[in-house]
Amino acid sequence: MGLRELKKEQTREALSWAAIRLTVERGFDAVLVEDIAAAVGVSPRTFNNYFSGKAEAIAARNLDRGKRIVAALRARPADEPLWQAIAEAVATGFMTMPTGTFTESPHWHAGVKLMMQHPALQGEALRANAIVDGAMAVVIAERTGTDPEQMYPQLIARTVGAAVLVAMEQWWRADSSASFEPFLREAIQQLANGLTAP
Amino acid sequence: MGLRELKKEQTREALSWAAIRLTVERGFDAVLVEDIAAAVGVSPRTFNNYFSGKAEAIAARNLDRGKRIVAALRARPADEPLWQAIAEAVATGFMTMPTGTFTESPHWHAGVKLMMQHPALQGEALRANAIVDGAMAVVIAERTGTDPEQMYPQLIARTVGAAVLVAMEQWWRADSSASFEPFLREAIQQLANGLTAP
DNA sequence: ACGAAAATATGCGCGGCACGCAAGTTTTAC
DNA sequence: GTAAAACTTGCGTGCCGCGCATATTTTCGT
Repeated sequence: MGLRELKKEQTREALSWAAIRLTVERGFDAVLVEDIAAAVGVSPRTFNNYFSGKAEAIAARNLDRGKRIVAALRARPADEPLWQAIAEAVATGFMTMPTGTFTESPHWHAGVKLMMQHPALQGEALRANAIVDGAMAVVIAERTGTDPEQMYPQLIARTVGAAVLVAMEQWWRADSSASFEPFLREAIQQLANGLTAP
Repeated sequence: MGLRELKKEQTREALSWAAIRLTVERGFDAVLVEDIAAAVGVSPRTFNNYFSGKAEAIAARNLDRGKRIVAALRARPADEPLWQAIAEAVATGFMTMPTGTFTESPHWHAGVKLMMQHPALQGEALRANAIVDGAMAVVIAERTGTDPEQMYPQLIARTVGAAVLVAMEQWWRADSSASFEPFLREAIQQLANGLTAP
């Protein structure tokens, strides 16, 4: 990656994190694009060169996490069982989430959860997930030797996306000090088991 | 339902349909809130009393369809196997979709598909689906005698939502003259079969 | 290492949007 | 029949997203 693209990626990430931090602190509607741009030392117009709006900037973390998951899935050994590979890849994608000093705050989790109540953010986050699912379907198709245009790989990808979502909701509902991974593993395990009644 | 709520529901639906029709005709960005309001004979301010924006108005059809599905699932006999009940309910919800004269146009399907490419609409539609999934989880919990807060009913609901989405995508990809139901049945069947490799 | 070309950052302006608020109008309910 | 509740409307406001033109920075061939 050239120096140029590197800097671009840094700016993008900085803008995204600034948007999240400020939104958690003050609430979505109390954060202006101007504020985010200022926090990164960039003009408001430049913010809009990177993102079409506040919501997209925030959901960019979602997108990046998904890309890490897809990359991790690609990196799993080809002879590993599909569901296991998926579980490991998703876990890896979540665990390699970058952290800042503010993510250590005791109110961080609650703040993020609250932030995500905002309709605009829910839609944007779901859209990011959907984009990731599309990429994941391609990788799964490669892995299983199926046609990426057919139903099977897309069903797997999308149901995995759904399972991750359910796991996150359960995690949020539970004690905030709990670790996420068990929820994730259980959700994917249930998929692997064919969604049989408990 | 009182006369008041009835009229309200009519206005809501009229606004939603007008938004869709105009957007299919001209494209999302070329339709003003003012246009939609005028098409229904209502002030622009009133439009915003019903919907927070154009995207939400359009996605309202999504939401209503979902509500029909949930209601249909509630109406299925309690001793029917779960997956069958779900398949029938979803099929019912789709088949009972109201139609207007403009939905008969030969370009309607292509137009709707094109419309849905717009990022704002994708997010809003996905959000509507997510809301429906939440309601569906409750019904599934009742049906299966499980706790609606637990993972199982939510996983079922969300994976069904995902399957419906995949079915629609496949349908769109295929010949526009094909009927939707077979795609839907196959997607849900694959879920019922436990997502086993083909 | 230098200069042309490509990519990016910024300022400006504009049309539109979402919404709070306060008045006017219609429906409900007793 | 009348008072309250719900809905509609107009107005004002701050913000947004983006097209466009310009300035600045980076890249790349020679």
